[in-house]
Order: sequence, then structure tokens, then C-alpha cells
Amino acid sequence: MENVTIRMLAERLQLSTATISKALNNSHEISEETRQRVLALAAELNYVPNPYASSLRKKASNTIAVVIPEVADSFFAEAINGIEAVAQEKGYHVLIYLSHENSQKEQTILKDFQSGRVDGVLISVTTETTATGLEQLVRDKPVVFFDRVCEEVKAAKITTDDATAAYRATTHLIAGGCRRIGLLSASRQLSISNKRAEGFQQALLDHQLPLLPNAITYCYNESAANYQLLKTAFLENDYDGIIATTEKLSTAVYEVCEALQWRIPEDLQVIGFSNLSTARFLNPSLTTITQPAFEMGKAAATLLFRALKSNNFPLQQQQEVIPSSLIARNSTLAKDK
Amino acid sequence: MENVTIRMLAERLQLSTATISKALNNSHEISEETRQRVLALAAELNYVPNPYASSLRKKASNTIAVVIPEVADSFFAEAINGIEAVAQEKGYHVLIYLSHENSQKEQTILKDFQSGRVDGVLISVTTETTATGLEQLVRDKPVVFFDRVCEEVKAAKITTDDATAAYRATTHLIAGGCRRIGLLSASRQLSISNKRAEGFQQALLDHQLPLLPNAITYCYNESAANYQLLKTAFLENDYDGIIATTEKLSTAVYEVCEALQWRIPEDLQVIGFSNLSTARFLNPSLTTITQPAFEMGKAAATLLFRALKSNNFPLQQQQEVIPSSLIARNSTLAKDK
DNA sequence: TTTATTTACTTAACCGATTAAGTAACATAG
DNA sequence: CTATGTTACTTAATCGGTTAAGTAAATAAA
Repeated sequence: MENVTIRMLAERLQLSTATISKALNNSHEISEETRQRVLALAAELNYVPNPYASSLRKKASNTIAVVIPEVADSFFAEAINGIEAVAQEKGYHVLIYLSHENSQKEQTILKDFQSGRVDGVLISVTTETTATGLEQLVRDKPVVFFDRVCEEVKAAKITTDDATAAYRATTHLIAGGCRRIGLLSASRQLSISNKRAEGFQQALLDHQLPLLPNAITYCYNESAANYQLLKTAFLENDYDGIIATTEKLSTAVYEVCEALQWRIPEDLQVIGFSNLSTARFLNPSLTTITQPAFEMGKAAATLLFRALKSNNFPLQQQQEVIPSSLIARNSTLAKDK
Repeated sequence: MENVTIRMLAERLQLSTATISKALNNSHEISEETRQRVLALAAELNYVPNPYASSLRKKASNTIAVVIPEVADSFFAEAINGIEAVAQEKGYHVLIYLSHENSQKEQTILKDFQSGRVDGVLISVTTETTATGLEQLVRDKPVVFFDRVCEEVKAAKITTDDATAAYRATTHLIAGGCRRIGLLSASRQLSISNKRAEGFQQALLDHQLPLLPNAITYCYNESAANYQLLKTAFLENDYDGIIATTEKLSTAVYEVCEALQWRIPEDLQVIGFSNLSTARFLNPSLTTITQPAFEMGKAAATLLFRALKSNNFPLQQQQEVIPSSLIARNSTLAKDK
């Protein structure tokens, strides 16, 4: 069975393809009667328009790209959910690209976007990303950064209150009696990592606590390597409190404590930036900084679609900070909020 | 700056567009010298081919679709990982569609595939799915079902050993002393749900245990509703062992036990079909049936690409069962494997 | 030497939609 | 009664590649 095209509809109805196209697109140039005839035949023959023909001509694909470091992370999974909810509603398609925390791969992905394959991009950069290639992308088409943004690039950004969250986390640990607090960071480059580090340091300062020489541990993207790194760091620094700034690192802390036979929270209080739905069922339940992942995805997508709809929307100036929340559980001792 | 097209390259080099196209596609018809000149200019002008022009002409999009009920589930997240790994390697693009456990939405998604937007489809159906629309899809283009397959449709399928896994889970509970075992099922229609139920019943039979009248609880897709449902079911049936056949349901059990103040495993032993990386850190650590999610995704994608490469590959006859594994932890008492 | 084949191209049709520009028929305004 | 508009179409160009078919020149085979 041949694919049904606009031309076939035209022939059957003794009309031009232009008329069919306009009828299907509800053009006012077409009489109601003709429109109905076209719609009827289209339905009867199960006509489905070829998106590529349309994209080629219109130079618009009704497709957006989502570039993230990984999917197996509650934050990104939930963010995709938020993005997809908006995209589905707007009739857009979502291409997912995983950079696997590899800026090389990310570059390759960004390069592909110069092809016009997608109308817009939502991106959360890798831990290694520098601005290279991103300015180009932002110049070329609508882009919204979310969570892991690139500070140097002037573009729309949806973030959470990273510095404040880290400040709050640190204060929470201090309130629980911690004096030797460590921070596990995913990256030296990432602005959200740096902001979290700043909030951390500011909190120590405000509470007259010294910054340990090895207060901040920069981790890898590989769990086996991190395991060794953390084990050593824990033993050398004798932390009494730790802030894990990513979900994976939160779990790693539990793993290392198990191995070292450090009790949580008696020996080490732990707070993790995590969206794990099971945080409350962990042993002990994990005090978290929970990010509004779904909302951030939704906000990012909403912003993007606004830009896609009206091209005079000043997308690059948009900034939105959605607050995270600290949920105190049993891995920390402070009783405050 | 205008977009660089093949035509522009042709004009600059005083060649025809056909030559350019062939040179870029490494056709043997083009001399090495010309090929190099074309490649050099293409690189210089940063030429990026328009995928839609190419897709339109070649009737191939180098894009596959992944249709899943949700992303916020370790199994699906990991499966995407596996799929993406293969797709990236093969130079394909991945469109993600979420059916949100809604067969209506799924239908809409499937309908879109008739447009030729994607060259192949990887799908894990909703809990409500009937065969409608799926046969059509399978007839139209390469499709591989994974995990949640549709039994009635003759098509390539990647599954795990559902019946065996449930049998093993049940036996494990029995070995731990359970006599009143319940099974939480996600669906009455899903073949994987039914297979798990079968394995469960067979194990009871083989161990001379009666099947409780309310042994199987069919759950909703909504956690608040499930919470109530399970609470009631637990109280009414006084289970001493429970098998949660999905990740979400596993967590729900912990929630309900907390509310009912039932201790795990003393009052209720729990085993869950789950790929949560935090299973071992739960309180108590959760005995799981862990599915090879990444591998299943990879296997499904590999199968699909084999079919996309050679069109005489008998895709519809492919069946692969990848074994799951039972990982005994503290939510159950049996000490076996 | 003539014919066949190979090499390295070009020409032009084509994929299936969209859309600027054109037109015939009819209505309305001046 | 002519000018102007409006309605409901059609014609043909276009988006940017790919590819079947054609060709001229060089090379090999008969």
C-alpha cells in the first residue's frame, strides 16, 4: 500500500495540492464545503502528513532537543517528565541526547543542531563543559539551560537556589553539632557546583567555623573511583558532617560509611542533594536538598516554547530560580525545619 | 549568515550538486582529488547537511522512537541508557515518547509513526494496552517490544524471565517462613504481570500452600490510590510476605508498613521487582528481583538496528529472554542465594 | 584500429509538503 | 456601468538533498 500523500488526495478530489494543503491547515482561502470534503477523504484514506517534507519547506521541525549528562538520576528523569508534559501539550517531539558527562560527546551533539534538526534546545551541561560551542548554539537558535547552566554564556537559565541551598545545608549540619564538615563536589567548572561551594563556605564563615584544608572533595564521574577517593578523604579528614551535592554522591557516602563502619548520623551526619523518592526509606533516612525537578523541566520547556512562538521574546534575558527545599530526616541530627 | 547548502558548495567549486552530494557520501564515482576539495570546502564553510531534505528523499530518518510509560523509574531510565548507547554508536537519533500509562496517549503516539518520522520503534506498553494499533505498527515498520510486551502481537520481544523470577521470589519467601503471601500486580492485561502471577501461583502449588482468595492485588497507576488500596489489603489479609512486581509498588509497601507500624521483615517480608540502586541502603535493605535493564535496552536496540540494516532479517520472529536475578537482603529472612 | 569499458562527472527528476503570485467568477461600491 | 474587492481556487517555485540516467574523455580489450 502506497503512502497517502497530498497529491493523491488532490487527484481524487480533482483539486490542486495547494488547495489540499490549505484545507488541511484551515486556511481561510478554502470554502467550508471543500475543506470538509478534503478532511473526509484524508480521514478515509488515513492520510498522515510527512513531517520531513513539511519541516524542509517550513524550516521548522516541531522538535526540541534535550541534552543531559545521564538519565539514571531522579533529577533528570523528573526533569524529562516536566519537559515532556509541556512538549506533548504543544505538539512537539522530544529528542533525547545523553552526553554521558563527556564534553567531547556534548560537542558532537551540539554540532548536529546546526543542521536545523531541532527548533530549540534544553540543556544541562556536563561537569567538564566550557563555553566552547555553546555561544554559537545560543546565537543560532532558542536555548534554555536548566540546572547545570553555563555562567559565561548569556542565555535563558532555569536554576535552583544553589548557594542558598548549600548555605542552608551547612547551617543545618552546624545546628546538629557538626564542626568538621566536608562538601563533595561533582565539578570544578560547573557554576552550580561553585555556587554550592560558595554557600557552604559562607555558612562556615558566618558561624565562625574554619574551612578545613580538604573541606571540598572534587569527585569523578565514576563510582568505583569515587569510592576509593571518598574512603581516603573520609579517613584523612575525619569529617563529622558531609554534604553530597549530587544524587550519586549521596549514595556513595552510604556505601563508604558502610565500608568504614561509620554510623550515620552518630559518626557522620549526611545531607544530600537528591530527588530520590526513596530518600525517606533509606537507612537511615536521608536528609535532602530536594530540587523541584519536574517544575524546572516544565519551566525550561515553557520558556523555550514561548520563544518559539514569538520571535521577539527576549529569551536570552530570562532567568528563573526555583527554590529547593531541605527535608530533614535521620541522617542529620538538627531538628530545625 | 545564510545556511550553507550543497548548492553553495557546488557553485564555489564549479561542480554540480550531484558531485558534491556523492563526494560527501564517499561515492566511488568521485575522484579522490575532487572529494578532498569538497571535504575541505565543506569543513571551511562549516557545512552541515539538512537532515530533513535527506530524510525526505531517502525515506529514512535515522531516528528511532522509544515509547515507554514513564521515565521516573530506574528500569526505564536504565533501559534508555542501553538504547541510547547503541543508537549513538550507530549514528541514530532517539525520540522519547511517554505514554504515562495511558493507552489513549499511546494510540496517539503510534498514529504519529505512520508519518515516517521514525525508522523503527522500541516500545514497552502501558498497563492498559490492548493489541489495537500495535499490529498495524508492526506491519508498517520494524518494532521491538521490551519488558512490557504485547503477547497477542507477533513481533520481536525482549523480556526477562518473569514467571521464573516470580517463582523464585515466592520460593524465597516460603523458605523464609512465609505462609500468607500476597502479590501486588500492576495490571490485569499485561502479559508480564500475568506471567509473574503464574510463577507465583505455581510456586505456591509446588509447596503445597493454598492460594489466598485475595492473594493478588491489582493496583492503580496512582500512588495515593494505591496507598489506600494496599493499606486495606494488608489489614484484611494479614500477609506475612509480599511480592511487589514493580518498583513503585515496592516503595509503596514500605510506606504502608510505616503507616501500619508493621515491621519488615518481622511482620512482613518484602521482595520487590526493582532496579533501584539504593535498594541495598533502604531500611531494611530490600530483597529485589533485579532486571537487566541496561542490557534489555541494549538488546532491543541492537535487534532493531539489525533489522534496519538488512530488510530480510526476520525481526518478528526474534525473542530474547534475559534472566533477572534475585538479590537477597534484609527485607526477607531466607538465607538462600 | 575499432569497440567496449571505466572514470568522473552533469542533468534533471524527485521526495511531499508550503506558499507567493496569479486568475476567474462573482459581489459590492462609486 | 466601470472600478474595486473578495472568494476560492490554481500554477509553479521552493525547501535541500539524493539518485537514475546521460555523457564526454580516457583506458582497456578485441
